[in-house]
Amino acid sequence: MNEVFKALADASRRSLLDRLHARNGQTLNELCEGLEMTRQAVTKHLAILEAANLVTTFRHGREKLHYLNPVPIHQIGERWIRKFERGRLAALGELKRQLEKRDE
Amino acid sequence: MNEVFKALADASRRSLLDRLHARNGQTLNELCEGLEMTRQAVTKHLAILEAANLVTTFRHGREKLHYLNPVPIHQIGERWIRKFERGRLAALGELKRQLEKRDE
DNA sequence: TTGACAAGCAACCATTTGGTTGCCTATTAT
DNA sequence: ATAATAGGCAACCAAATGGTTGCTTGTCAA
Repeated sequence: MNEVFKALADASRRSLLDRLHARNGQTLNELCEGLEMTRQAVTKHLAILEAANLVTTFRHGREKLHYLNPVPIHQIGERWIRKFERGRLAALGELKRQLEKRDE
Repeated sequence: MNEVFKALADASRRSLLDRLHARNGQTLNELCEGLEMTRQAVTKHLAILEAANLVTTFRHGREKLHYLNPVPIHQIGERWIRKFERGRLAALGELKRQLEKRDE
């Protein structure tokens, strides 16, 4: 779980996930297109995404195809975000109450 | 949004959010209890959480009370995770298909 | 078969990050 | 008044991060 959070912390990596979400199964060079970064930098980001299991790759000849794995993102939603949804309104209420107390 | 992701990337910070979720409105020293970290380290983490708007503080005399702000976490769920939920089953299907193709 | 293309490896670099220590300020309680 | 308590500030440090350049390997097409 920590690896996933760490992987998602970088905007370049999130945009790579966006690209795969828009079109799945891209090669490294395709994913590099239009980015202000060397291919090697992208390789490193993809390696981090792969280590976090957010991306899975398959070799096809000399090409490497990258596929989005939606499971970890889904888990963050289910296991982590949901927890904070419980008690969300209560927390908002406390916040509001404190703000009003301050302004008296 | 980027600040929020960055803030959530660290396990210590996530555990501080957990603590506030368990009991809202704690002081700095209360939040330090039981942690293997100096008070100053915790201060820095809380500053990052506050900058990301995940925590809001109120001074009460010489104490500083920390309150969870559930809004940014909720937004991550709504704006970011939900996007990947759309097309999630399709992505899982493609992944499975590729895995099977490989094993032929 | 040989050149072009896709990707990998490794060393290096600057900056950011997560932490420390030491000292200072502000508020409260005795 | 003064000691104790809650927190703030700043300098410093090692390690991690995000990026680069240069070179190598593997695969396909002419």
